[in-house]
Amino acid sequence: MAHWLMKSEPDAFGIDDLAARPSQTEPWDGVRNYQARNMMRDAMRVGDTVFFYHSNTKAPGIVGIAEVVREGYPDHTAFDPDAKYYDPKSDPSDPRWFMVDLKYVRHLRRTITLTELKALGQRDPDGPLADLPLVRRGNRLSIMPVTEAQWALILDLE
DNA sequence: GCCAACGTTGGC
DNA sequence: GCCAACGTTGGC
Repeated sequence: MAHWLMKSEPDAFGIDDLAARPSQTEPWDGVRNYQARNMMRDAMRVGDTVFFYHSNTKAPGIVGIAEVVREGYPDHTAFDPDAKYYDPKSDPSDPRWFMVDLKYVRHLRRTITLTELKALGQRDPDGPLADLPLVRRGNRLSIMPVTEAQWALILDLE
């Protein structure tokens, strides 16, 4: 079972929104980045666990845990001219964009902030967190793999 | 709201 | 195929 970290802006869709959904499940649509697309299309498996990260907010950080309940399938919002992330170059017979379904698992007892993760990564340059793309300068990936060691270390911070 | 970093687009 | 221009992300 693999682990991931997925970013979302809480103003648009936060962990509380996921928890409030019917079946506490939501398709992760709107991703229009090839690296992130590839991970959803090719690598994420049912049962994988996900750190839910809040970006573009006062104290960005990991706020909860979700799990993959449906593996990569075409993101149909790309076909809809009225949708926010419509992409005319995505052909329904050869879809360009994919998504997975995520199900809410739980909130963390506290937010593990980006500041904290960065500080730990710097304090221990040989430790697991130093390699987490999230704490690297200029990182813009909205979906990234999390190693077993990173997952365990971060959960221990809770 | 600013702006650094980085991905994408399109002219050539 | 190069690379300048442009758009987006996301921390601060």
